[in-house]
Amino acid sequence: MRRSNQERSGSMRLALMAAARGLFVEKGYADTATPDIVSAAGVTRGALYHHFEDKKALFSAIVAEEARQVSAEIEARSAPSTNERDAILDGARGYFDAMAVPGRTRLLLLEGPAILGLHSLQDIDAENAEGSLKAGLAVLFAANGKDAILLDAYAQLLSAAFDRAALAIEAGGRRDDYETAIAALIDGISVK
Amino acid sequence: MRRSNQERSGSMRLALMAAARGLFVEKGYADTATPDIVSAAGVTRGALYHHFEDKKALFSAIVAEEARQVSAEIEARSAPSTNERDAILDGARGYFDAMAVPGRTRLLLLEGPAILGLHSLQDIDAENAEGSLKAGLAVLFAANGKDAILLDAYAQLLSAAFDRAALAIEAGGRRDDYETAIAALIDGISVK
DNA sequence: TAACATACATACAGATTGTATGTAAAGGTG
DNA sequence: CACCTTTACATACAATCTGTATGTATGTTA
Repeated sequence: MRRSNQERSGSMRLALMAAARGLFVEKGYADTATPDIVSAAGVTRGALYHHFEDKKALFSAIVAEEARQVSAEIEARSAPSTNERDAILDGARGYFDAMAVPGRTRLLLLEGPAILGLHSLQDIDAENAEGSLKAGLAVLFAANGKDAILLDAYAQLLSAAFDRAALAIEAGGRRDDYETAIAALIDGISVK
Repeated sequence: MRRSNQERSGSMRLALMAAARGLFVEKGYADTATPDIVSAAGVTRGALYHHFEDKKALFSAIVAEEARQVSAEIEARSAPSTNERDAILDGARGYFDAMAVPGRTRLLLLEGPAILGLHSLQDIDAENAEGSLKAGLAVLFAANGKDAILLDAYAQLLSAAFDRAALAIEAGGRRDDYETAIAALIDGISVK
């Protein structure tokens, strides 16, 4: 069977990322050895180091892809809403759905920041959840006549609350409770 | 010079923890090798593995000590306040002061959760910042006639906001802005 | 002071990472 | 299509690093 290089590279990258993702999620980044990864993918370490600069670059690629999917989910959810408050809350629900995919909290909220650094992580994830939230808040504040001086701070703090909620939900917390609490936080700061 | 074993062990533990803390903060846990740690402390790896089960246990001890100091700072700050709202906000200021000690955000907010696990971290840090906050919120809610059904959720989400604020302040954000935003979040959910 | 325990140093085995080198397949050019 | 170059991988290697096993000196106890 004759396959183009582009085709080969593409599927190999995917295969390596899929195999690595499973192991990273199951055992963590540090406890996952590159021989295990390539073995799970049915290839050798040569393939890994041909397609990725090092183990960290492979991890980074996986995290970036997860972040992309989360961002897409939020965007899809918050777009069709009627008013801005519901748009934000729908986005939040989209975020919780997206973060419910097994392994995502570990990759995006625990190991990602520690291994790649908070700064790099935000760069990787250009159009991130916090960005969507900030945009939504801006409109909401404007509609309510609230000044936007602290907009950045609010977006960051609420984004952190979303993250913690996703973690808590995964740990067995009632999702409804966290959605309600998030809504209360947003409503509480929306007034002038 | 004749020193008791207790004395020797105590100072050796401290020396190892101090040396390791500096390197963990500077280069991160993964990029800090045990030979570097013991070299910085002027001893050999034998001492390290005599006093700590493994590298992770050393890290854990350091994180626990940092958490202890942060908790103490919060407690000292929030105690003498007159009303409960100010107690919480004073506690927040204490938290920010404590987290401004170089390396603390990295140890407690980035690498700690990733390396030790969120769960273990909370166990290590029995009387943690979130606990103080929850206690304060409980009194505040009671005073305002607000039901405490979502008390746990609020405490968790606000605690996450505190953490993110500490990170943002360290990254160069204006501390006043985050204190104001935090206060607004708390005031927003305090009403019935 | 004899016997034991503790505190540390040294030596070793296994595993892991990144690189260097080798080989086969794909892609371009006359 | 022959030839050469580049890309995609496999194999081999060197340098670390971790945890353990063992050895030795110092403190502790009877």
